[in-house]
Amino acid sequence: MNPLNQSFYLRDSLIVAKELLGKILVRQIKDKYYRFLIVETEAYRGIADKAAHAYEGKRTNRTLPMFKEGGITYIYLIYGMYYCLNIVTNVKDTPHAVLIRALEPLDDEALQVAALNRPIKSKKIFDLTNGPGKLCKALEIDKTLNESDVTRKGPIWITEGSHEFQVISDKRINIPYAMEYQDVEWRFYIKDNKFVSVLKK
DNA sequence: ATTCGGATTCTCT
DNA sequence: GAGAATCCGAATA
Repeated sequence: MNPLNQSFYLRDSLIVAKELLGKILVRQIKDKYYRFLIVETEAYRGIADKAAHAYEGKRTNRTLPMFKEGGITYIYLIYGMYYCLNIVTNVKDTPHAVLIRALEPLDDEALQVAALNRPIKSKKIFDLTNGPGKLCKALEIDKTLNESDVTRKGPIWITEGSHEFQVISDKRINIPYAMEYQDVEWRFYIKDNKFVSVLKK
């Protein structure tokens, strides 16, 4: 399967966040490919979005990738312990990004790496990748993969997937400081999917 | 089922 | 020096 091309990413993160659901994220580790379904995303919309790192156009070493053209990764460390994977969208100097919040392993191989990288007690396999910090651990994603091109075959890329599902919109998670942006429904997930991190109340 | 605190270090002021 | 787009285990109920 070929990567989605860059035009897919050169749009508002709200659109891309919705359309990334059901797409397949491919992670290459040492000549092996692991496939995961994207089941939960959040849109962060740059300048106007108080929850976004790039709010008011804040340009620092950390946020720099978001100011580039869509189609690359933006990876940051949170709470000193966990990485979060984002896909940069929209055109240059419009710092939009989509946070990948949950993935579903699509085959046994994918399940095996996830379990290996993230040993857990419970037998519930959805605990492996049902959260942004968890999935980075499970897929060996850290800052060395920051600014990876997802429109070409490399460590991470994204291909076409399924369209057989319903989309649920909900509030984004854990952004208490975002004021009036706290309650906008810019989180999207696949209805009835076991790997979604937080369900709508 | 739900709440709580601790972990741990990068990033920016 | 404060605070962070989180996770886990323990405790309560």
